[in-house]
Amino acid sequence: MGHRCCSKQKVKRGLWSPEEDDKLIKHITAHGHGSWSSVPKLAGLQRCGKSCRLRWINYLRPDLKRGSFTADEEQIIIDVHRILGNRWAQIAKHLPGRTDNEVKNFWNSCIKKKLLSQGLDPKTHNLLSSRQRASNKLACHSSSQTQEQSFTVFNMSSQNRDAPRAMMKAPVLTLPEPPPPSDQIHRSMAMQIPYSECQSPNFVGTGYGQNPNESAIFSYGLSVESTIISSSSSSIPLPGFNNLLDENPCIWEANAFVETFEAPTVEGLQPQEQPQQEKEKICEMVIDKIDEAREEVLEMDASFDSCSFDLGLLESTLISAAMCRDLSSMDDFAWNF
DNA sequence: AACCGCGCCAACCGCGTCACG
DNA sequence: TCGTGACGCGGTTGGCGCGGT
Repeated sequence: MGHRCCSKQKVKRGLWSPEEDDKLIKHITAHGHGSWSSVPKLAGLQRCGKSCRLRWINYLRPDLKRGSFTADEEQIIIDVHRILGNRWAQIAKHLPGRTDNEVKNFWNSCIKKKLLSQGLDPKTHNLLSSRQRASNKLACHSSSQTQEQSFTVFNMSSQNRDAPRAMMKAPVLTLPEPPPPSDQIHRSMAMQIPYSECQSPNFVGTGYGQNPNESAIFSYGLSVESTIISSSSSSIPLPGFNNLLDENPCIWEANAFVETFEAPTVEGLQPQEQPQQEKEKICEMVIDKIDEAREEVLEMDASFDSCSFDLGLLESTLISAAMCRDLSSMDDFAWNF
């Protein structure tokens, strides 16, 4: 059975030959694809339009980046997936030159296993229960040597990587409401979004402005305070923190205070014309601030002996905060205030 | 050398959405 | 408003290559 779109035609299926690729490239280069359903006929191919489209998008497009994914790309996929779930096309938009199919395949063949091997649920990015982890342990045993710590919620010393029984207190992301652009009245009310809610598939972003057309221009700055509170009531990061994890249920608490900084404006554009620039600006600024925070935390981290604050968690939380302004790609998020 | 199992990835399938008549 | 075709997306399949036995 062929595609509905080309069920009347006799179409070839399966892998594309170099000759077919050549025909398709020549046709699209010369004429553009126009209507995909007419491409096979015009290009002299015995394929359906859908197949041509797929071949072009996933393989022949000149702007495709070939080769394996970089560590940065991998991290982006994980971060965005944590927010969006299996919305591969949306995720791929954050990776220039990568296709949704490529991202999907990479996730299924690589990242998924990596997360499982680290005791994380690839669907929710939450820690798996001990039973789930036990069952995964067998499945992931062979790949355990490729474990990396960079994606775990905690970065622990090796002997305590299994510390999830430590109790976690959800970090709170505090987002002060940005100043409205119209009246410039500053309201100091802050939003608090428990991280666990951000992770939830049902998470409804709570933030400033619920109208997608609203022209608010703002971004977030960042300062980080992290506190480690053990059950032995010490509030000072102890050198033997990982031992505490072994011997005492430990509460981990981090507050990422996100403060406003001066709202950037894009010269010469009316608010309605700005959303794309706005989004890019926000992302750039968030990334800058994350870098700054990273440096600060790394300095703090150096004095923590074997314990470290997970920046991936922080980054993803903040990126999600920034992305929540991306109302086109985050169409499942409603802004209720 | 032959066979087998497994992982990767290109391609397919089916469904939802949108535009248009 | 409804029907139809085109497109886009996510899930799934199947072929190929590779390593192990």
